[in-house]
Amino acid sequence: MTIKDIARLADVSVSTVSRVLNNHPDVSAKAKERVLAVVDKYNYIPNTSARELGKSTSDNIGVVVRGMANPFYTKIITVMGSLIEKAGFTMVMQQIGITDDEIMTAAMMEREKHLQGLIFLGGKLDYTKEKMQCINIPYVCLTFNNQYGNLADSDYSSVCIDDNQAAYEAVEALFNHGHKKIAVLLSGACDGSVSQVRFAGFKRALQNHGIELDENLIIEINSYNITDAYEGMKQWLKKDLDFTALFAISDNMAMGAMKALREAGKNVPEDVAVIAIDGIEASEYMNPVLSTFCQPMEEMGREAVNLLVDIIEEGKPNKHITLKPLLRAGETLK
Amino acid sequence: MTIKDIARLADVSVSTVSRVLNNHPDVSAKAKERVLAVVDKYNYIPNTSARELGKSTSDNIGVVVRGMANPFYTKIITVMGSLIEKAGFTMVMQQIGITDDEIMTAAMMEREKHLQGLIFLGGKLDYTKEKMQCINIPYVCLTFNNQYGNLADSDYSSVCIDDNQAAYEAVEALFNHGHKKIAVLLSGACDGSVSQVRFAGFKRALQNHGIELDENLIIEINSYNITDAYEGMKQWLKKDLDFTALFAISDNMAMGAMKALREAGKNVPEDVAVIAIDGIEASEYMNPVLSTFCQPMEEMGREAVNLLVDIIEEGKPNKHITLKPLLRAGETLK
DNA sequence: CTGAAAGCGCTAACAA
DNA sequence: TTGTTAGCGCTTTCAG
Repeated sequence: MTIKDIARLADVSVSTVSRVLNNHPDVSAKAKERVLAVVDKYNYIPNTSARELGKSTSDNIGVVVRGMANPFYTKIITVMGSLIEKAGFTMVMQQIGITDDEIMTAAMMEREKHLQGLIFLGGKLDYTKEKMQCINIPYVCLTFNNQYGNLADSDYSSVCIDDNQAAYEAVEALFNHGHKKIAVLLSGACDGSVSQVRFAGFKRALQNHGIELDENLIIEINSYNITDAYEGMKQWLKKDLDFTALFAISDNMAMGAMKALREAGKNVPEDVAVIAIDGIEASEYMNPVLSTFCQPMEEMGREAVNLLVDIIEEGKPNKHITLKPLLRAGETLK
Repeated sequence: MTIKDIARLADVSVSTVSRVLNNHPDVSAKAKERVLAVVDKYNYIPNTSARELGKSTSDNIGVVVRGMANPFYTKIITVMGSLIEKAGFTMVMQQIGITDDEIMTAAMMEREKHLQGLIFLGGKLDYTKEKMQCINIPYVCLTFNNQYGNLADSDYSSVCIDDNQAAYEAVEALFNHGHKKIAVLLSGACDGSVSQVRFAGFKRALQNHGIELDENLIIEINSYNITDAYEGMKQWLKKDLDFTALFAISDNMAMGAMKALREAGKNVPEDVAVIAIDGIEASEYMNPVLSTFCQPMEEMGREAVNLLVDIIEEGKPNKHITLKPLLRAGETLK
């Protein structure tokens, strides 16, 4: 079943079929009706590849989501979807695995879908001018920025929280509760990811209080996985070091750690206070409820779309928006 | 940048470029090198749409995942990905939202990607012969079957647990611990989804013990969302009815419910025992750890791929595999 | 309002 | 080992 078959069956030309399928105005009611009848009867589904190929332009905005099954992104995507529609564009989303290359994916989408703009949801912090050469449309980095790359501010847009500052404030909160021996649970201390940035904020807070960084209190797991966090924490607890608080760089990791603490007979927050960053839904259902700095998801999605649409439609310059995370009191901070 | 440009720049024909790009053997080393150099230099990325269009066949197996951000699926997908590769096929995955139509998506993929077979991961239980007319390749329903539809067993394959039986056994487990007043937390009692099936298993267990169904102990929330479960449970608890155990049709919902119970001052499992079905990672990090019947994810992914490959390569008939869920003892059953 | 025909970028015979 | 060329299924001028 191709457009030709439909045309033959409906006794019209392929262009008429195409017009009907694309809701073009200049088609007689009769022709439209006949085409639709045939389309319906034969369950005809146009071939998107051919469609995209034939088309020269579109109102598509691409969204590349890195790390599938990240519950954190669900809300952002929903918000963006409706805002993109409202702005008269169509959202084309592609989810990729944590090991995939988002830039390559984006480059392919740009060409195939004739994108007008791109939103990277989650991504690496080290984009380079050279690598981004294959992207020729405006794009905004959402939830991250180019901290470790070499892009000029005018090359791209971004919407994210200040991860360094968020970590700083999280640790400050611990200090405010009298904690001095603070362990940190992170993915990598210098892996070029957000883990490194938040770790930097952690160190800054220590310095601010004149406390020296204790290597023994750094728990590095090389992963963002909850089970890896649990296992890593479990191993580390065997060392039986002295500490009264834990700063986990993500909610997910904090959740894994809390189970390890519980199993080690340490009560949270009486024996060990815990604080993290992210504010995912699941951590609100922990017992005790995790105290954490929440990323303002809806707001982030909204800002990203507005920014991109302004750039596409009004040629506005690139911009960088930093949003404030919100502390969820929770029950693990004491 | 099109294949033509590359051909011109490398001083070869487009077919030579195509051959190089597709790793065809009959290309001289020289030509290959020259083409690759140009491709590299100009950062050329072939247009997938055009590629698919030109191609007449492929070794693609499509995977349509329904309900994004379902942590439950991550493991299954990973397993399937590597098995599909190992079998000499390529996995083409498409994630769609909970409101999208997986059959339409599949139909489009079948045509565009020249799929050899399909795996529906998550989906509705009510496919009809009429709706499935647009699918002309073998497909397997993974984690669900056609309980409420009208497909013949020979029309499709499936791999799933016996949801009715799983629910039955979960409730039996509660009975074995002496519980008689059992509340049930479900999405819909007759929504044609897995919720209905598991509810049926629940009722069967009651009957088996000669206990009449108490409408007051049915908590229906019309959603699978954790927060909705929490809110629903919270409201229901205000009625202050007498019950000693809760059967939640999904881990996620059980997690929401546990928070409501905790806030209502009910201890789990001392005051209220809780059991569920699914076995997602997060529920293992609850406090107390959720007791639940785990779906054997890896095994399910493996069986689905094996089934499909056998059908595609050896023309074997469709088959229906029912796997046994495994009880995770946890700490909420007492 | 409708149709004919020229592509879109690529693959795959077929010839050479 | 290479190049030529005819599509793949659709969109989109351009005439009529």
